[in-house]
Amino acid sequence: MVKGPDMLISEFARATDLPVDTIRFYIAKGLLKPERSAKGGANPYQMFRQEDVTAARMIRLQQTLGYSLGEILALNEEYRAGEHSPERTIEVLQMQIARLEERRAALDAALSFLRGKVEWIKAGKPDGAPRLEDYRC
Amino acid sequence: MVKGPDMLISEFARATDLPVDTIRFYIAKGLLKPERSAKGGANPYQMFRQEDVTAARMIRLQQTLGYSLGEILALNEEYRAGEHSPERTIEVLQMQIARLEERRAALDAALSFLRGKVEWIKAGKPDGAPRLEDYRC
DNA sequence: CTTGACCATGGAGCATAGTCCATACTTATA
DNA sequence: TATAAGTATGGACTATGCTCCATGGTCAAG
Repeated sequence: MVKGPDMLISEFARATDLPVDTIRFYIAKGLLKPERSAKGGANPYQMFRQEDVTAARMIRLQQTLGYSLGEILALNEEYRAGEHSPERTIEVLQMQIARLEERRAALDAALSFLRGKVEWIKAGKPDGAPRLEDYRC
Repeated sequence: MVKGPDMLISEFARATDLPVDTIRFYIAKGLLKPERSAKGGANPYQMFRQEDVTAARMIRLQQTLGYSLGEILALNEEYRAGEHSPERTIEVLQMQIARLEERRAALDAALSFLRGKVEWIKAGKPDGAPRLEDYRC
């Protein structure tokens, strides 16, 4: 494990393209756990590593996929809990994969519906418009 | 256009599997525009048609795909505005399709990443763990 | 004509996900 | 050593998307 140079919160904000306030919000929620630097006196500065950047990217990704921060936190903690058991890790990953596949199926259905509608209009709106009910999503 | 029998809000709630309060909230937002029945006196009852059921399903679908109610409203109004211009209608549909395809690409990237990680673990975690940064999402 | 189920309206309250201060301390630079 | 820039903390505030409730009117059955 190569340790990249730690960074302060403003640099981390640039690295992740997230507002500082949002980062602090995620820390308060337990989604990010930066180390504390020796600097900063009574309120030590938080130091972020490269893996925190990855974690932040993962959070944003999971968010776009419809997970709430609470769910993301739960998933991440479950992941950490079984970090030293490959079987458990794979199990958690498989669950996430299954959920994403469901979402993908719904998305595909929606795309089929919209494409069907475009075709139907291009065909001059013949009888039998594509019906959303016919697409499993 | 076959007109199905209209229904009152509680029946509409059953048909869409949405709480009555949520339906009223959507109406207040302008996402649903039921007709008014002759019944109800000073506060006439709202009558829902089959197309409202479809609209409600569409709203929920768009929501799972990451649209806010405001965006959904804008899209729907744009759609209605160009309802009598097939070209405009197709344009709006293509925009929605493009956006969904982007989302699909991100989802696929995430799936690849997770699958790659499972494989990597099954292979006994050799050097070079899959890195999220390598997946464009 | 009463009673229970249903409807409308308006407003309060809540969870999520931030966003924005005010205050105060620390550090680097001049 | 003054000063600007960066940091921490706590709390207020906002937007979105509901959810709940009080009040009061309406309707259909008995």
